Amino acid sequence: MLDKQYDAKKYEDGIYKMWEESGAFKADVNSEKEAFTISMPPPNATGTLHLGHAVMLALEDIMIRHRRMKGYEALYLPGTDHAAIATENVVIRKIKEEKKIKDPRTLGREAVIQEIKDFVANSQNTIRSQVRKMGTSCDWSRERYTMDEMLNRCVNEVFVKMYKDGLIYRGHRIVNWDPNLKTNVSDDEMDYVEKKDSFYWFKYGPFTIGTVRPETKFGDKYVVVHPDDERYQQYEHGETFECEWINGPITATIIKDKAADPEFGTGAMTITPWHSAVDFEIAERHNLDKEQIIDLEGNLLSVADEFAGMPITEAREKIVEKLDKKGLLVKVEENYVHKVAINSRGKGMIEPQIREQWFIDVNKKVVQWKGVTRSLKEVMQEVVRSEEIKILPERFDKIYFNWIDNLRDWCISRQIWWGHQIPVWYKTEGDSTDMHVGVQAPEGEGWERDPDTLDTWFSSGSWTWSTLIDPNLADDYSLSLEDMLENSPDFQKFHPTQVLETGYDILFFWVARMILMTTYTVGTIPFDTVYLHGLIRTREGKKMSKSDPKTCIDPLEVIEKYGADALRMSMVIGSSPGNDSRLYDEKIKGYRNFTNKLWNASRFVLGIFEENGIAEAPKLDLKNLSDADQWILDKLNKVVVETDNSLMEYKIGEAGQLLYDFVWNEFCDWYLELSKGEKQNLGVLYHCLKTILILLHPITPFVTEQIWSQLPGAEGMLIQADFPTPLEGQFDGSAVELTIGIVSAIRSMRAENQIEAAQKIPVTIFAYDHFETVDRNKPDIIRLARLSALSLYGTDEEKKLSGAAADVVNGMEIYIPLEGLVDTEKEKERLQKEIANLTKYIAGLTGKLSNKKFVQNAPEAIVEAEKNKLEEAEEKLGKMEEQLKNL
RNA sequence: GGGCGCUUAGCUCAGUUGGUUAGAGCGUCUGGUUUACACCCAGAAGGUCAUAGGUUCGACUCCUAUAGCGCCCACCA
Repeated sequence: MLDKQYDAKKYEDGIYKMWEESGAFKADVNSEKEAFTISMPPPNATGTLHLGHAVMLALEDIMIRHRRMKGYEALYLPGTDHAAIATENVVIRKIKEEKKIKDPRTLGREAVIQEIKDFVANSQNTIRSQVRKMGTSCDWSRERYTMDEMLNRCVNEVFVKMYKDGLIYRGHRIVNWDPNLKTNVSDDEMDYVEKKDSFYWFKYGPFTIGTVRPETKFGDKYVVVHPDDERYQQYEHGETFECEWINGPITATIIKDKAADPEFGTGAMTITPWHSAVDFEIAERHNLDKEQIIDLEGNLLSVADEFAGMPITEAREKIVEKLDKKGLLVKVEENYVHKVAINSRGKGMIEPQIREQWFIDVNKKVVQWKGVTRSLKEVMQEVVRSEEIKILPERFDKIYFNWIDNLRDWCISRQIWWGHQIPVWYKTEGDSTDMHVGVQAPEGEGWERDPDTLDTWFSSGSWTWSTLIDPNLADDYSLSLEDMLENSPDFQKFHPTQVLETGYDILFFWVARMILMTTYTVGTIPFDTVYLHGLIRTREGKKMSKSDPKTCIDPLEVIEKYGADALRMSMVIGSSPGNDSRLYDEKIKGYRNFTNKLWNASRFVLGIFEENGIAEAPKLDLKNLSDADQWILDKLNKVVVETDNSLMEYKIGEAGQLLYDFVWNEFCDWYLELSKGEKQNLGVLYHCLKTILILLHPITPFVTEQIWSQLPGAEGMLIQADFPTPLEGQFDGSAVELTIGIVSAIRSMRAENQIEAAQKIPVTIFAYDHFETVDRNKPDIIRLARLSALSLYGTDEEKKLSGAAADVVNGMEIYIPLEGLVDTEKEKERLQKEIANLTKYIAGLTGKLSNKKFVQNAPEAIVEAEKNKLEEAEEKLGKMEEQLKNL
């Protein structure tokens, strides 16, 4: 027999093992069934599972299990990401700490990469076991890693293809350089933090210019003003003047450009094109010189003369001091608040630098899409605009388009070691340098590979399809990319994928890049639907940060305490796509209570089967059904349909809520209670429990599977059961609706009246003795159930027997006081309110029916139904007015 | 500066073609050891659906404005 309380810990690991070993997660590429594929967004192979992963895994697993049970060939492909900068950063820091090596890069590329590989292998194992803990039913036999040989091959193939199409180019551009990590980062990887600094005003010839960064000003020889700025009307564009500057006299040139903001300070500024993106653009526009002031380590170069070699942080004060001595310092504003750019990985300050980098041209029109030659940007827009790809929630369409509109060329090279090395080789002989761009290294001596690696999103952008190519083809270079796709059954069967489920925070990083890479390379969309989940926040609505264990909930601890099912439910119910949700202990506990409720209801039902010696599934006889049976089957049919619809539309939370309510408030609270003391219909009980287990299985896979294993006659594992369809036939639940109405009414009566009242009602009421203990201060009216139920229920004699309640008329909801049990004044008040409401309702209905648009457009049956409703309501109103008079 | 949201019970949140009396969980209060479950059962209180206009027979829902909160992007010499 089952324990009195469900102890998730006791069962979950064993169940997972059983599923995995049975092969239930494995998708069959030769299956005739329609494919349904989800590529798991690969967690970074750097650490441990956090709540973001947990919500992702819960949602995806629900979708997959549902489709698998519905008879799709469901593939849920797991994997991990090498997370270039993030991982290298972590390992470099680790080496520093553990081996006390100041600059681990002195160990050399090979050694550092080996360290990273070891670290990654270790993290991957952690991640794998944690993904299992969530109950994730992914196909481990197809697990991939962004650094797999095949994925590396794909990366190279895409790079070469793009290069040949002229989409990849190399150029000198200003990049976001991180002197700490010694790499550049993409625009999207930057964060801005507020900082207080001093703001200095210096004399610059006849101008006064402001800056927070005097240390960059050595090479400034252009002063920019707005062309319409009246203060500087007397100067011509291109005019030069001599002036004294940090290290002596210079010749400065006046530039008129709209980039200068006349509202800001004096309206005049000097520019440092090498170290500022805006200044760089101004310089490009006017063909100005660009000079490097700061090296890649963050130290001043020889242009700084006496300050050369000094770290910028140190130099600032000394430069100001010098300028002050020269009488060029006008004033200093303390505590000037501005924002500075930092690298979101590693939090190092960003120092813009001009560097030679590889870029993807997003505007060049060379991509064939639907018979039109378009740019990458245009294809990205087109697939979403045409709804080939649907984004949930829809409003993210706008955000997506807005981002694309502002998209600039994508800088894909990174100066780090960990990642896919750029497939470009150089050979220098004398003055000339040969360049080879290819999937493989060129033949011959003297070639050196580009040391840079690719942005991590370049490889994960190909995730949906590169993971489906047969890995055995990786070193067969006689095959082109097209050949490989064609010769990979998995790709043929499972691509495009159906859903890409991920957090909205990586819509641009990743989702957009996948669309770009896949449409370009494969010629299809990567997925039909993008489901974006929100952030999980604390109870107070704050972001959970890893560094603060007080605010941060660890999914593994939750699983340990309440079970994976409870965690899954708590992350899915009460949240909708795109919206952040809050998670806290009581919430999870509430859903743990639900798993226990289900457990105990099952225990009760299984106990009944045991008493009746049931070893096989009892037959469901739809001919002899009690009122309660009819009612629950009617409800169950509706729940089956609605759950399925909600899940098909990816309204996961809605499905969860529906099932929660049905199981607890209908199946347990009414059906099981009513069945006590009655002769139970074993067939119906069995059918209900079985259906409930199947319906709930996608959401709470463990507890349902465990109960399933105890269900007599249940074949195989629940994970492989068929999703239910509604039973044929109509079930009339009105009798129980009435019962519920009456019971509720009686329950809310004064205790001493309850038994008397109950006895007057000819309905099966399950336990009279409950009524003795109800609160004594309750309103003393009997609220009878809906008339629609009454009219259908019971014999005439029974209706008569209901004594004071006999005033029940067809088709109306009615409230009747039981003689002597009721407070006349209160009843009057209530009736008046009812009449007011009803009047309003009638007005509404009348309006609706007089609305031409409604009458013309709505299906006839609905219009007819509305007319009937109106008639009923008018009749009822009459009765109530009559009743009020009689009081 | 450009864009996107949110505001519903004490708290956390659901709520789509506009339609009867706006729902749930938690919390609070009342009563209950009822053999499936105290991780439970029965009940109660609690709402001008942010505010003001508009459209409509009818608005939580559609439109406009305002306020507060938040997010994304750009910029900050």
